[in-house]
Amino acid sequence: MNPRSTDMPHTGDGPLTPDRLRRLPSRVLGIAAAHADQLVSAGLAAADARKWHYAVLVALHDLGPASQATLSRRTGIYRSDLVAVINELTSRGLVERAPDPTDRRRNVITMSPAGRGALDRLDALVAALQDDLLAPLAEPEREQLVELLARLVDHHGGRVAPPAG
Amino acid sequence: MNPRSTDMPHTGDGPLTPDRLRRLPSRVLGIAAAHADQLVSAGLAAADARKWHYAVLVALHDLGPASQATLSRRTGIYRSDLVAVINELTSRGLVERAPDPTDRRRNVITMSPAGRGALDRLDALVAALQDDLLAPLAEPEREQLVELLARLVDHHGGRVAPPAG
DNA sequence: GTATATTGTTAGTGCGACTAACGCAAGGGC
DNA sequence: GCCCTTGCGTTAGTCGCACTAACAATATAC
Repeated sequence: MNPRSTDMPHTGDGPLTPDRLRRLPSRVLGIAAAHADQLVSAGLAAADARKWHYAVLVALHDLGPASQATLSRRTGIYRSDLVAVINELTSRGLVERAPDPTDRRRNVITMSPAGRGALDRLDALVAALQDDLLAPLAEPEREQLVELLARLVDHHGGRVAPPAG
Repeated sequence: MNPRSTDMPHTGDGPLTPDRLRRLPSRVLGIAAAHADQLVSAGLAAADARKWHYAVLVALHDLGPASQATLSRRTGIYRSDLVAVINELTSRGLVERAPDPTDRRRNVITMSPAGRGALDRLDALVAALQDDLLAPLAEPEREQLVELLARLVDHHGGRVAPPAG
């Protein structure tokens, strides 16, 4: 217990943070996730995209044309927030929104050819970003990391914030 | 590529989410962190505390009386946000804020006896919460997980969002 | 045919990270 | 002594994201 405030010149809290916090699982997890999020968000922003754009395009690719409610469930994006995301995607010409003739409550969202192109590009980008993120880990370690994390989220299954990037 | 919108009755996106997203490192990381954050935030809230309260108390324990700026650097909490945190801690009687006679720009934050008691209780609580969080992992796996995460954050060193819980 | 549930949408809440700007005080050069 | 720079605490405000509430239109169940 240092009795005096330690004011050394300093940036970056690496060695300053005590182990009690530094190795606290929930904290490391949070910090790592923040780094990851920042990294991919910045990368996607440079391509005029956001993580949900990617998530929705992936969902559309797997599902084919789908209603917003379906996309919401699939991606975890709240249907209220999805409205804006679809707006952004349509304004970029990556997706089309049309009323569903068979159920007039619904909109059918369809990926355009441009959307498919964008998805391919984003796929590559995202892969590259994952690589940046995992740079300090060797291949088997990377696999182990995502496997451990996957077990964590499987265990605490219920509905939570699903960052899409 | 299912051409039709799949509307099965469903809650929880486990099996619905395609592997492309499910095993995307940045995404699993984000989701796991969200779960962790929710878990410890809820746990701490039940004890009338927030994660930063804990972070600040730990810092004060390690450092002894310290200025807000020092605490900010140590915990990663922005000094603008720290104001409110210290307010909350003082209103709970866990901490005292007094002007520093040796440097009249500063406040000296001192942990009260009640604060020490609270820290002890929170230490136990947080440990229990970590245990809940890591429930599905065996001991060596837990260590491996935090080690891998620690290497990630060490590598991407720069200043980022440091969730304290 | 009336109740109930679902869909898309708008608006709004709450919170966490982060910036801008302020008044004040300290320290260094000269 | 006086500038200039730097650090401090504080206030206010921005931005993005998770999440709720309510609504009108429509579909489904009874």
